[in-house]
Amino acid sequence: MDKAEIAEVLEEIGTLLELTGENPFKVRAYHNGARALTALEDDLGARIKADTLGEVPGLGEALVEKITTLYNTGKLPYYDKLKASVEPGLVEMLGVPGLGPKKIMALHKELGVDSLAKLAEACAAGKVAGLPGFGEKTQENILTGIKNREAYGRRHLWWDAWQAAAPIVEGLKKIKGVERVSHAGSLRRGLETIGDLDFLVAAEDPDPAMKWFTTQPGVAEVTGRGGTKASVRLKDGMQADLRVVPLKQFYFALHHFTGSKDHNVKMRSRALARDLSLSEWGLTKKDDPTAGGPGAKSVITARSEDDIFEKLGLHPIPPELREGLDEIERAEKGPLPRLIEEGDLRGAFHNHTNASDGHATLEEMAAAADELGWEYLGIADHSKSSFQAHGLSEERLLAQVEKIRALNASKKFRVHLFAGTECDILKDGQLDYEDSVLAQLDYVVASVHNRYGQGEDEAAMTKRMVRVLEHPHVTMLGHATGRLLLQREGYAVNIAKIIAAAAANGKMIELNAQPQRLDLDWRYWRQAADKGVMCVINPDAHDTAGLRYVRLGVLIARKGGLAKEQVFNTRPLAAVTKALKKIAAK
DNA sequence: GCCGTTTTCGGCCCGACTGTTTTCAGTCG
Repeated sequence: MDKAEIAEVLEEIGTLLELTGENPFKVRAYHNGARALTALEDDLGARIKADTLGEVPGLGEALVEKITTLYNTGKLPYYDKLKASVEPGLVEMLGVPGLGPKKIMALHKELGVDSLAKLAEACAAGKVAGLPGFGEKTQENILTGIKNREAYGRRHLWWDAWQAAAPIVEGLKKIKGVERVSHAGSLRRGLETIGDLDFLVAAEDPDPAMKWFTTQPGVAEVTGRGGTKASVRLKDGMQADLRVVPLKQFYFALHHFTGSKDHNVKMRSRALARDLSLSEWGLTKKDDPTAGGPGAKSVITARSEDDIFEKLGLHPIPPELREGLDEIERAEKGPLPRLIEEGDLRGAFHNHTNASDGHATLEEMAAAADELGWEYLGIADHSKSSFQAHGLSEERLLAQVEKIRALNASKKFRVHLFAGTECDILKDGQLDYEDSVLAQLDYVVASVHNRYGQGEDEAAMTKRMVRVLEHPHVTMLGHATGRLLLQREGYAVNIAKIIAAAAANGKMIELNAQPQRLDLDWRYWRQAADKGVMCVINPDAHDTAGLRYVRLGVLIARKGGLAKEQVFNTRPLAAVTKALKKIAAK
């Protein structure tokens, strides 16, 4: 079993233990262990061989033993036994809001409920309300919870969440008396998918912001409203929460509501070790009775989140890195690298026109790039095998190249156009055009669009992609796993081997910024950058508006810990031109 | 189950909210 599969098992053990009513700290130890394993960059096999797995924080004697067993045999009797002892339907019930392990076990014991269907039945029959600790209201909430789970329980793409959130941030800013506004939560951390939207406002009088938030046009239903906190369901099904705090509390609250939960847990442990207590109200002395309330006597005035980090002996940690991985340990040792910023980008390479499956002409795309202030724009339409996307024949491709050269010569646009292709990677790792054709292009994005029945075979797919990375004309690898978020898993492929092959052959890997792709995943970019692989943020634009996806690409690159220098398309035109020529000449 | 510049045992982040209670357990983020 590999690292990811083992982490999944640990994760599941944690969930199962939760349902059996185990000590919550033991439960957390398994979830922590799963995360520690996922974040581990070294080769797991080597660690096990060298007997150094126990040095990883979060992995103790018991977990090391279980991980080792899973690695060597692919099985774990403890896990099998545990799994057999818990009804599978109970795990599903954890997804119903308001239901946790205690309530689920009570329902199971008293009413024999072991699936969502039986739970709904029991509620409809009024049996749930009679249980101790339950009541009419709980029963009703469970029923709506089950119903809403289907319709609104889904996660949302970051881009869609941002489209919904941006007008709310703007609206809140205009309210009289509002001193600060920010989005928070996973949206601010740049997670690829978002559960619900979190907003934070600083104002002395919470009422105007609360009123606007609960009555704005996008609201379908107000699901909760207290003095300083309101929850609404938006018309598109997204859940949104607003919290209003006094200004002096704002940055503590912003840090708190940005999370992640795991990051917060670590930060608070760190505060405790310094005889301090951290909460959304402030940073107080550990035994201060004012802690945890509006009168909290904070030991510092926070004028930014950085002040909080500083007081706890840390260099600033950008929101994108706050996943509770190793960011706190790193920020203790020294300043984190300055992450890439939106303004650093000077162009992009993977873009389509209406010659293949795009919706805009070459000129329209060039004009849009001009408007964005880009120095260069790469055109990479589909190759001939992608006939469903009107892939270009050799003749059409070469005609497009000529047109691009002519447009550049005409100086009609400020932006320099590069002529490329998004070339299909064929079954055996061959490319879709002859070398003589590829040689006439400025660059080649190589992408898999057809699995040829290799969906299950990781080794074959990896070999196919490694082979293409050895091809002299290939510049960069397109969407490395082919995943479509919330829709389909990527193909099974050994990313470590892909990264190694890219490094060995001086090839780049694309960070495809299309909201549904965000591929290669942010979790691999530090590993890639450490091996010297250059990242290219590409919007995979199919129309002029699509060019703006690079904004999300930058956010994901930040989340992956990338600095400006590690992203190819932050370089100026002259440097890019030179580098492309060098790769082509190899 | 993990972990240790007070500890190898006894802690383990913190507060809000809800619905059930009459002082609090469970859930959530």
